[in-house]
Amino acid sequence: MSETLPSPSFRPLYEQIKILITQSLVAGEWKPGEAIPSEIELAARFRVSQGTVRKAIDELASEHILVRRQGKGTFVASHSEPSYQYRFLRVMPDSGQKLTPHNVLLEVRKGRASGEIARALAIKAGAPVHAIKRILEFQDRPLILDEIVLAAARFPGLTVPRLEEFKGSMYSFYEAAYGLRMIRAEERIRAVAAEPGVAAHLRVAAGTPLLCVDRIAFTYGDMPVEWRRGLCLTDGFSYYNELA
Amino acid sequence: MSETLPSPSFRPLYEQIKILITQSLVAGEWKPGEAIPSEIELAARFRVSQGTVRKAIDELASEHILVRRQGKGTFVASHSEPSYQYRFLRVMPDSGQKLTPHNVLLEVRKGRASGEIARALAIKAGAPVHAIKRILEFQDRPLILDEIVLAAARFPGLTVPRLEEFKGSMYSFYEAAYGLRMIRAEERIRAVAAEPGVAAHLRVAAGTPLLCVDRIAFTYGDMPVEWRRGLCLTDGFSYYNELA
DNA sequence: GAGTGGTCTAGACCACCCC
DNA sequence: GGGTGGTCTAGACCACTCT
Repeated sequence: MSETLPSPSFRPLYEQIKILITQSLVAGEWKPGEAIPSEIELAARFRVSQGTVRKAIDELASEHILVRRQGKGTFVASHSEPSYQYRFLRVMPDSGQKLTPHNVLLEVRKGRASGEIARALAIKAGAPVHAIKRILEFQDRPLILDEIVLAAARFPGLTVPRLEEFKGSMYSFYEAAYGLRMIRAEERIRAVAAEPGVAAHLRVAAGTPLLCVDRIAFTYGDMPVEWRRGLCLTDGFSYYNELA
Repeated sequence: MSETLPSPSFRPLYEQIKILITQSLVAGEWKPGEAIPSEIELAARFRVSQGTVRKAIDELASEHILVRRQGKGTFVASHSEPSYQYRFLRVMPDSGQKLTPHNVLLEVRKGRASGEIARALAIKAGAPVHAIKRILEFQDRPLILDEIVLAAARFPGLTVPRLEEFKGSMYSFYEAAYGLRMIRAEERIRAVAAEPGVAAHLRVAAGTPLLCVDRIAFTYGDMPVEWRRGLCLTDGFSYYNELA
């Protein structure tokens, strides 16, 4: 009897508006940091009431895709803005004080995607990738050794100098240099013992327990863009998380 | 000139409604799992429009304090409901399959709050506490060794048999036995090496890297209720987190 | 069918920002 | 003062659940 799924077959208007706005974002009609048209303008454009546009924008704002600023307008969220700069960095000092990490680039090399990474990035195994190694320092102390893998097809012409001349977080670099906005990420955390090479970079004894944080970061439409593995010392620092 | 702060001095109606609803929840007017009055009833009671009540409930629902069910009503969220049972447990198999943890109680003993724990629980250092030790097992494998500390004043008459006879998560126990609903929690994660006693409980070699997850869990009004330290094996399991 | 939450509209007015 | 987002209202209609 159930020839078709009991599918929704009903789409609220505001969800359709969300999709239309997202499409304009993907198409680059409004760039990170810029204002989008006012609610009234969008309502006229989409032939709906302001309240419906409002609900669509509300949700996009709660997903950190847009940012509302009363009296000024609604803006495209950007990793270049100070408050969003290290939005995905959950490692922080136990003291609670603010941190300003310092980026030390170790290497950028071309390689081919392993099975695991290909799956994570939704590309073919063996596809060309960029593999980046870097260290994040806090107060001149190395704290995190990161390995970052990107599909070469999405990042043409990525070279050490281009990365090195760039000040700011990786994600503001992706945004500025390739127009790729990271929307959300998934992390899986395990505890591991530092291998000798890693230990040397972090200036600790081999075998020191480290957090191993695997991350996949996504752009619009849940498209994976970046695979990352961070090996992280937790001496005076910890991974902070809010459960709600 | 600025004798007073440029304080808000403006409270949206829906925030005041939120506070009123929360007060009714604290007072126990509606119990976990029960339905609260319909939006129309609440609107009449508070002398506001349904839309205003709606916005208040929307926010409480997004904070997982209430749960809306179309066609049925709005309910007080409860840790006893299956979907909320292990709401705060972020450790899961790498395979992604669902898990049914098994609780093994090791001990419940009376003690006094250390400085750190007193700070976390907002009680006086040296105040009486209950200290619980337990192991969480998955598929007959010990995975997490938990130490849980509760202010004795909030949990009168807590004994091993009472805990042992209870089926379900800790938080559904707090809810059922003491009317304490946990709303949110903060965690700090570090990597540590298993000490011999811990290693024995988890059936691994001493020195094995473990996640050390410190948690403070809060009830209404950001009142801390529980301090917890989990030592967690990450062999085939990991701590999963979504960054948005 | 009656009752609930969910969507959509239209309009009024408020708070905030900038000129 | 004029524009923007933020609040509040009142009412219509839709989708879902239960009886």
